[in-house]
This record gives sequence, structure tokens and C-alpha cells, in this order.
Amino acid sequence: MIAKVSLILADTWVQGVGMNIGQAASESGLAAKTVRYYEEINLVVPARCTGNGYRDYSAVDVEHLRFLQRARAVGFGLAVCRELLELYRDPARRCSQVKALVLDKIEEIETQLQTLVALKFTLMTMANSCAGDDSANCSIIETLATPNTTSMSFLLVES
Amino acid sequence: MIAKVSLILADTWVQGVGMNIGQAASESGLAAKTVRYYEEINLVVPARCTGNGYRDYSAVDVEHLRFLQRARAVGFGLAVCRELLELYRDPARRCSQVKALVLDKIEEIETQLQTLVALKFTLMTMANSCAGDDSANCSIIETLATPNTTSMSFLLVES
DNA sequence: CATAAACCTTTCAGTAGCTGTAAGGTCAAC
DNA sequence: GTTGACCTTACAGCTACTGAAAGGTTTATG
Repeated sequence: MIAKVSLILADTWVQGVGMNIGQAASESGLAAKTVRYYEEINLVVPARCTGNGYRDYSAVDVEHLRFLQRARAVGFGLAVCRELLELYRDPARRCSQVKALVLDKIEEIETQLQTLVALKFTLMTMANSCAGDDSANCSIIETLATPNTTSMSFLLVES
Repeated sequence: MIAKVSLILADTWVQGVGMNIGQAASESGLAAKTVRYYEEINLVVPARCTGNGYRDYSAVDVEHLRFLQRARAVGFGLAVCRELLELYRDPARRCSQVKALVLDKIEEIETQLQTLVALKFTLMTMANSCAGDDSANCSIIETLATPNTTSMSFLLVES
């Protein structure tokens, strides 16, 4: 009897209730490989069809995938995305927790911006002082080869 | 006779002529592990002491390591660093080749800057619209969960 | 009904540029 | 002689995927 019931359950469950990975991927804006990867690291773990072993994504799964896609698109790393997703799922979350993560990220980006602006300035200084002709004399190469306090000194700050 | 000569050569060559990796690292501003890595990928390959197998860096090796340190510090990837180092070593280089690499890098940084500015803008918009209090209602979470044409639409450009 | 295209599955390796760890050999000083 | 600071190799891990190989399933078409 038990075996029979199991068989019936299995039969009715061969074709998944939700969608295959391809559709979940296109609906969430992620690559199918990325979606599999998110399962591997336990971010979004779908059900499985018993018949063919295909992944079976529910509407909620896709919602979570889309959430992750957006969180990644604004620059959060996967560790923070995981936190954000947990907060999203948690009805007892506090808004301040979310905001703190965003403010941290803004600060991080601010730091990156300052670094990039400094790099750009240095590179433009180099380029401007360089003839760019066919000779072997190159002020850029010289700057890279020789300690030059004028144009590279501020880079010491980040070391 | 031959064996004897070899032994003499080995004896006179046990202690390297240059310096050990530790000193080469500190003189170039790189970590010793990084210097070993640069050898592994054939960027700077030092001689070896025959006695103990220690790496033996010449003054020229250290010059090259320092060059790489500077090139990395202004943001070049290792592939471009390799090109720059080859140009540095090449007396037949043309200055324009060097300048082209720098101009490419400036353009790349410009793109990154634009991306980061856009991200920062989005995140600040999110943060500003968020109370950051103890309630579960959070406009940031809502923005990430729901397609919001107002604050996230421009991110579609980079996809 | 056969077959080909378009799906799906797993596993492994690779990307960039290191960094950490383990397990050990060598050297200089006290 | 022994302690501590150096050096060696080799392997694993980090981020966030991506590509490729080798195969099973489903669907559309002739």
C-alpha cells in the first residue's frame, strides 16, 4: 500500500509545478549558469522534478532570483546580497539594518571613486608629458622606472 | 677533471651575487609572495644560488620588479604590465606604443568612473527614501524587489 | 516514427592576482 | 646547540562566475 501511494505521488509530480531553469533565468534576468551557481552556494535552492531531475523554480524562487539580480546590479557583493535576501524574507527585519548595508556600500564606492580619480589624474599627467612619437625616449616609461615624487607621491597613501 | 671543475664552480657560486627574495621584495615594494608569483608567470625570473637553491635577484631584476610595482599601482593589469616591461627593456620601442596603453587605460577608468557614479546615485536615492527606523517597511527592499522604472531604469544600459 | 534542435544534467577547469597554510630546509646570532 | 628569521615547494582559497565536455530529455518537424 505504501509503495503504491508513493508511486502515485511520484507520477503526479513528474512534471514540475513551476518552471525550468531557462525560464527562471530569463524571467530574473540572470544567466542559467548563474542561477545554478546561486543554488550551489545555497542562495536559491529550487525543488526538483522527480521524473527527469530538472530544477523546478516556483514563483517565489524567481522573485528571489530577481531580487538578487537587482542587488548585484547596484554593486553589492554576494555576501551582502545574501544578507539582503535574508532581510527580504524576514518579516521581523528592521529597516535600519537594510539602510546600514546601503550606507556601507556608498562609502565603499566613494573610496573607489577617489582611488580611480587619483589614478586617472596620474595617468593623464603621464600622457600629457609624453610626446607619443616614434622615438624611444618616453617620459611615461621614465616615470614608471624612476621614483618620481611629483607625479606618483600621492599613490603612497593607498599602500 | 671535469667533475673537479664543476665542483669548484659550484663552490664559488654558493652565495649568490645579488640579493635574496626578502630584500628584493622590500626594495621593490612588493610582497615576497608576489615576487615569487611574478617569477611563476615569467615576468621576472632571477638566477639561483647553486648551494641552497635560493633565488638570487640582480640589481636589474629589482629594477624590473620596481617598475612592475609602479605600473600595478597606477592600475594596469598584469598583461599590460608585461607589455610595458617589454617596452621598457626594448631599446627599439616607440614612445607612441607606451602612450597608447596609457590612453586605453584612461578610457577604461573613465568607464568605471561613470559606472560607479551611477551606482552611487542609485544607492543614495535609495538611502534618502528610506526611513532607516525599526519598522519592517523598507523602501530599499521594495525597490530591490519590484521593478521600479524611476530609480533603476538607467541600470539597464549596462546590461 | 525517426531525427534533429533545443533544452536539461553533472563535473571540471579556468579567469585575476594574489594570499594563506603546511611542511620542511638553511642561515646567522647568541 | 638552539632559537628565530629567513628560504623552499606545493596546494587550497578568494570573487563571481564562464566555458567546455559528455551526456540525458523534450519538443518540433519531416
